[in-house]
Amino acid sequence: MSASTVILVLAPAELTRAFRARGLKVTPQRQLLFSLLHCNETHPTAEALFAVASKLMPGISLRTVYQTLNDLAAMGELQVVQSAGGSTRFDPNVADHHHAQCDRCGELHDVYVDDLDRLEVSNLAGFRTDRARIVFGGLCAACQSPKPTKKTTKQRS
Amino acid sequence: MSASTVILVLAPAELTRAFRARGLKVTPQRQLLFSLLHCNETHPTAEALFAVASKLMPGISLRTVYQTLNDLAAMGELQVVQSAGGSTRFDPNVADHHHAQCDRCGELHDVYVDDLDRLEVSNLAGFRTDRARIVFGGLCAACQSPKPTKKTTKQRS
DNA sequence: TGGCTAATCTGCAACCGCTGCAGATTAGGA
DNA sequence: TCCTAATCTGCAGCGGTTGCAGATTAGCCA
Ligand SMILES: [Mn+2]
Ligand SMILES: [Mn+2]
Ligand SMILES: [Zn+2]
Ligand SMILES: [Zn+2]
Repeated sequence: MSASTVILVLAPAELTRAFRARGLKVTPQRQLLFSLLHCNETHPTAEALFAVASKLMPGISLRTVYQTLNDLAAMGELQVVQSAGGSTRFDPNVADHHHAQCDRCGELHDVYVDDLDRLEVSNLAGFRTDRARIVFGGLCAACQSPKPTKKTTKQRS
Repeated sequence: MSASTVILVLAPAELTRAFRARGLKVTPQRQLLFSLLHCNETHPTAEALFAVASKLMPGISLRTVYQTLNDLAAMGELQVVQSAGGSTRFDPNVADHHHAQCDRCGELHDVYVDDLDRLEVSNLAGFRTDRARIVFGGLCAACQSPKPTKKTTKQRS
């Protein structure tokens, strides 16, 4: 894969900067992944990103996708979300937010909760919490209609 | 393993009933697992249960442990909890509750939240939620002291 | 109280998501 | 342009979990 393969891709500046700041190199593979993650709200798995990346850059390795995702997560530029029963999902939205997962299609939607600290939590007995993650379950808008039109991800249960 | 191996074990009546009600058999292996799960608040993994079960009933198979746990989960007598980065954990507490996971020792603690429905959630746009699961992160009471005395489970990160 | 048979158990191989490794390649500073 | 540490790829390996098949058995029935 020559560099010319990806000259059309704009590597989001922030991730590029973050890598360079740590002495990490910015390769065409990484630039491609940066661009695929930019504004990506699908909470993709490594495999899903690999599938898209492979079309744009044939020969890119799944190993490299995992490597880059792990690097990004380690430097806090990516959130890691374990979805029930499936593989790890990656979330370029690093804002403090939560998720709603559809029981039928499995998709994750971003959800924002303001008053988390007002929750009345009991039985914490000495446990000191510094954060919380909520996953709501239910049906997404699309899957509430009797004939769902698309199943973009694996359904649960 | 003869039946006499486990005559000392009281199989919790409810699980026994649940199995029989569905035409499933109640074997010594299952009775042992029922008893190991009874009042068990450790959120054990299948391997952990297998380790204990093996001491009491040498020869019991890990496959059988998984089978029984999956059966119990399918009939709603067991909750399945994915803990970050590790193996699935099983929770005989089927009440509506949440968890706090220690960053250091990885232990899961039961937590109860009363006013979940008072949460102000935004961006749900058509998503119909019918439940929520919260995982709090932080340090358990034991791990807040400088020299933690025990590490019962794998620590995170 | 046997006998029957579907359900179960065990052991093993396979599978899945992910990571370690090593040799070939390359980004990026001098 | 050169050099070298960082990276990439391909593959083997690993931990957790499940599929499979032959041996075993719980529980129903005569
Ligand atoms: Mn998100
Ligand atoms: Mn619990
Ligand atoms: Zn849906
Ligand atoms: Zn702890």
